Amino acid sequence: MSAIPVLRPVSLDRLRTACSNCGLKELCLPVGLTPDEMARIDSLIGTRRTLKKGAHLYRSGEPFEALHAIRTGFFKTTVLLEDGRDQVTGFQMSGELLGLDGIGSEKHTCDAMALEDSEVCVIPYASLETLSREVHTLQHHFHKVLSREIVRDHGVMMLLGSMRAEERLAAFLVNLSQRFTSRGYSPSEFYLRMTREEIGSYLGLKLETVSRVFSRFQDEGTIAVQQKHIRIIDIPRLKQLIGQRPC
Amino acid sequence: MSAIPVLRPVSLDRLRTACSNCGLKELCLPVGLTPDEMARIDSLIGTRRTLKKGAHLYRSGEPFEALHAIRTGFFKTTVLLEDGRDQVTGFQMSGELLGLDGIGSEKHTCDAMALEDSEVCVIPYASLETLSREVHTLQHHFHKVLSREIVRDHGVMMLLGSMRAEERLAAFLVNLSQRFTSRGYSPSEFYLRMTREEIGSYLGLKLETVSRVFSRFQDEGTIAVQQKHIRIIDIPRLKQLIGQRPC
DNA sequence: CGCGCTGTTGAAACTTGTCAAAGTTTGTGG
DNA sequence: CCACAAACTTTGACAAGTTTCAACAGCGCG
Repeated sequence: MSAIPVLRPVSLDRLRTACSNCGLKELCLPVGLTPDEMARIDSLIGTRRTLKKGAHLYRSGEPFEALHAIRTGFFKTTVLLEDGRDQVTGFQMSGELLGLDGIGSEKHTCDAMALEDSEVCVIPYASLETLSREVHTLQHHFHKVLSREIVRDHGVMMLLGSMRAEERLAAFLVNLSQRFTSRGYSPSEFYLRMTREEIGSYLGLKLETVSRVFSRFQDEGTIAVQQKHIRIIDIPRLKQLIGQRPC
Repeated sequence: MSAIPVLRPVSLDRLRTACSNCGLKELCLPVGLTPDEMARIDSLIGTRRTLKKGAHLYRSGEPFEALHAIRTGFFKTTVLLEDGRDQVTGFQMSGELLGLDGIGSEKHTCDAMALEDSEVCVIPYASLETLSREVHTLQHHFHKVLSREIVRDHGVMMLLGSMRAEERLAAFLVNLSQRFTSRGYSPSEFYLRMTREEIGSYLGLKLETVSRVFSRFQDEGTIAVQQKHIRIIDIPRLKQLIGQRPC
């Protein structure tokens, strides 16, 4: 027997991958798991995948086999209409789950593209169903994630259906701010990973309109924009614009 | 012992309620269940509830305890913004499930109102989670229902974000037509249960615009409208408008 | 049987889109 | 490391689509 401990690549990889070690687990998993349950969830993660900026995680029509939890990076999802028009349906960041739309038809129904170099955990869907029959809190949590995605989409429908351009942009910025905040970043200063065109596509606006509204916000002193760098100067003002109490 | 069989109201009720007897089971439940599984699913349905036209099934903010499967009737769901604006997020008909949005927060996040006299099956959510751990096909089916709701919402986002008024109305009519068809009704002739204002709210348009587009479709000979009675004369034309092959 | 809700239609106003041009940043290959 | 091309952004002028406001018609419920 060798006296030198052998660090096998596999176990090292396993260690780094483990959910139990992951800084995102509060975002991604149910809280209050027993160590045993945690260990079983660790075993869920098949592999990790890294993607370069601009690479597709999956494309519409591909067979759906796994969900993807974002470890680091930033994604957009887009749906494509038959006539060539497409639309961004969401921007996803660390701790969020990609691919929920594929469960229903067992095919992906949208494209997911990395907007910066990213890393995801691959969660084989069959394993998730099996394990969630055994770990009740996982089952419950998974249902909540699905349900919240529906609620999120209703929010976007509200935005697209009844808000004007300024309100849409305000809602967009407030939403980003809150999501960065809950990840420990500044609520008021961040880089947009997406282009004006992608923002517009998500918000049902043309890129020129997005640009103009940003400029108007800047003229009013609500935000400071410099290309993709955004500093929100007056968050209460943005919240007021979308009909929220400005607290 | 009496020689006259006693028909107890409860068992009669049970019989009529049973999923195994329900004409909608192909819409509502997974196919290929064993008789035993079917019996267990029958036991899921707590009660039925009847609602008069205009009555609320639930309202935003109420605690979420059960899903509701529509047996007969027609519903709308609406979300309310803080500033008083509201928007219709969907119209639901027989065989469809109401309340999925409440799972995430354990509160309802929208209002559900009957647009005609209706009847729903109450599915206590806790029981559904329990049973779906045991009946795999139920679990799988439930996940698919959730996922399809997400996909449906993406379709609406697409519609709201990138279609013009005519296209939205065309998509709306084609969608209704398809759903009536799959329930055995005419693909080309039906009564709208909702007002122009509710259609507009759903499609992100004002009621006047809805009315005008209907009139234009009528002038072109694409449909015949008389108040809430719609007859689609040229379905291919509607499909063509929304960029689908007109087959 | 009439009042109110719903639907239709017109004209004007407004918001957003379209087209165009120029400025800026980013990325790549020499 | 620089230069150049490609991609992205900004801004203006004008056009188009939708909303707003208003008036009126029709249907249906009480």
